[in-house]
Amino acid sequence: MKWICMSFRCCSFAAFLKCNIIISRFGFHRFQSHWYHSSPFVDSKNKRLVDTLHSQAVKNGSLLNLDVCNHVLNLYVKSKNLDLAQKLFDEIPVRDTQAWTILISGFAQIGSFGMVLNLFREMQMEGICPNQFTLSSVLKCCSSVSNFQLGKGIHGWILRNGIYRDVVLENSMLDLYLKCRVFEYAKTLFELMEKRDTVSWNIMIGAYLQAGDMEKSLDMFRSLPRKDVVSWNTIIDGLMQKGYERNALEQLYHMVENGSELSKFTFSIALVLVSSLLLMQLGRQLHGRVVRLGIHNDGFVRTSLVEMYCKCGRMDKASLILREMHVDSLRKKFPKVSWKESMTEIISWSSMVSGYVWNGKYEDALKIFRSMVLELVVVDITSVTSIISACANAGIMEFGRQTHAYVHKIGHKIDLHLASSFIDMYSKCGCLNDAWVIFRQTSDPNVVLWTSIISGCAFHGQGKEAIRLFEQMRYQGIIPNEVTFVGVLTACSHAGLLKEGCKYFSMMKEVYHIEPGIEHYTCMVDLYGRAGCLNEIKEFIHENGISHLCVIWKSFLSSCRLHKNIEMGKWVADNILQLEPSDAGTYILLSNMYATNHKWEEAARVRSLMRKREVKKHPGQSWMQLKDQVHTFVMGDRSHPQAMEIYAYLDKLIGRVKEIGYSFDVKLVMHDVEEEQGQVLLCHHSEKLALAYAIIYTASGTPIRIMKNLRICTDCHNFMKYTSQLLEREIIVRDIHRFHHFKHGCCSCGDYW
DNA sequence: ATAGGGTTAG
Repeated sequence: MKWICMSFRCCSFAAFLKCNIIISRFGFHRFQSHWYHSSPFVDSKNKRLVDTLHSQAVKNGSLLNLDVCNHVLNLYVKSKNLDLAQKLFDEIPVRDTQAWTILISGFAQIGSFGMVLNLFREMQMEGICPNQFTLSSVLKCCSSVSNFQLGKGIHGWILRNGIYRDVVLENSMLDLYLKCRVFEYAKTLFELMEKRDTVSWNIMIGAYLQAGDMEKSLDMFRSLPRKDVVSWNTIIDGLMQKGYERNALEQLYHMVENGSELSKFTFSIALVLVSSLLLMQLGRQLHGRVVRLGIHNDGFVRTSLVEMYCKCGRMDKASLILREMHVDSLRKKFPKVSWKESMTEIISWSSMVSGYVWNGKYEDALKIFRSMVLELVVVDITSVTSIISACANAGIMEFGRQTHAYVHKIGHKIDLHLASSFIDMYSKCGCLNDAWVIFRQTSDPNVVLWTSIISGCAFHGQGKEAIRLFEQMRYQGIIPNEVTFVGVLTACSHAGLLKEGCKYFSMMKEVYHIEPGIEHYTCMVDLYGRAGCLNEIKEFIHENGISHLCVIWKSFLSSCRLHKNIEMGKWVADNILQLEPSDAGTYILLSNMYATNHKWEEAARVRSLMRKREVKKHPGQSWMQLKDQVHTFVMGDRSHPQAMEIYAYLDKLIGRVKEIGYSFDVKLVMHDVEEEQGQVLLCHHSEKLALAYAIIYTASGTPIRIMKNLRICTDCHNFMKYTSQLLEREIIVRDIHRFHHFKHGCCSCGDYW
């Protein structure tokens, strides 16, 4: 074999000196695989050899031969030496379609899309006619940069010339139109296509799902005579994305029954599905299959496995998988782990951090976070972004700040990516001011940067400011995306701006052609709910066909509670419990709603139903960071080393705030405890404990930041308001939905949350 | 085989 390779080298070398006749005579096909996999030219390390060939060719004048030129050009492109290719290309006296195409494809492959578009323009100006190879490279670029105009132009050109009607090219066009959000174009093209293959169908099935036309999409899917893995994956994932988790599961079972092949895509999708439905048994079966198929090394699959075990509360299993992964990448340390691998690893670490947070184990989250930073095989700047987002979600600002300092220390510029994640981190950790500093320091903001500051303002209840920013952004010609609209709508709902919210919701659909997703709908329901338009919510749910979404109903239910509409509340709760019979929050909300309105028997019935169905309550926890320690508090828990002190101080504090007008909101406690006991339960809510601890151990006058995994209760909210007034301290509480800034006895949420 | 290519995932 070695000999063959050697002789091949000589022959091809000769071939380039004496034009390319010898290659074809030598029986090129015999060495096909070598040509691609071990040919010295394809390997970029052999740049020198290619160079030699080039200079030899220049010396003996064979570069005058266009064929040889194209060959050498192709070698440069294959070995990714685009600068050399460009240089040679400029030297070629007469350039044909092939030469242009080779260069264009080279730039397309390394992702220099701007370059491709420029070359294509030049090519047209020189009057050179593109062929299907050229068009396909250019279309790929158009689709990556969403260049609708050019794509449409090419499409028209193809139709006029009518010669390149090839299914692959038309599929690219479909994709392009969908990426540019012109669904109608795609639909028309699909109908006009002479030949459609499975890929075409898959694209359209995915598109209909994304557009929210579930029926049409399912019809198309069912009518497909030959479904491949991608068809199944598309339908399962799409259903899941739109919140039809049960239907997605059903399709997954169909897929297995049909004996379809399962790919790594299937597993990573299926595992996400399993984690949201908390079906650990099925998850373990999938895990087994993954191992048997030997695809457990795939980054995506592993991350989904880690996440699945985290969500199901099996942190031990999750950490085991993470460990295995880490050993693997250490083994791969030489040669250096690739960027993609290191990203994959960090994403898994981050999901582990959020897994601990999700399970209320904040100390462990911090521990794993620390080892993540210490043990990371590769710390490149892109991985820092993931670390920051882990800080943001876990609400551990000190680490985020340290990471910020680290970036400064290594002298890296804060680019748009970093800036956006810092803004997100600071605002999610309760420091909107720091987020603003970063925003102001960043020049040339893009849509992501704008979105992060807009969402930051939204979380903190600064609705008007968020809207002002949004309009300013639009004024500067930046096109908002779906995430931006989530921010804007959240801002409207948290600030009670009903009219504005409706305006932006229709603007999103009509002006920017963005199909609303679950988050957008939830914001709208919140918005109506806050304004007390309960009947409008009913209509809204009906009009938009979103009655299968649990989150929507839950938001509806809290509005019913707030506006004390028990009738509607009961109806809504029934709807939720049909969808999710074991949702603890619903039972608690419903029973509290009865209790608030003195319907003790009804409340008791709900509680006992909850016990009968063995619904487990997610325990309320609060945490705060002091230096580099996270302190966690659970209601009534006395395991903290300073517990005695904390409880004693809390009792004293309660006495003092009572003097300035605070009183217990006993209505929210379970009715079956005596009033005195109820007071005891309330005053030991986790956020109160955290507050007491914070006051004892932090300097007076500094703001206090507390994180909570559930929604803050009315009584604690009240308590925080009075305490902020009494001690003249700013108290910032992040609950599951938003921030509450308590200052001088008021809260930024305006008592609606 | 001197030029290219489409759909699905965190």
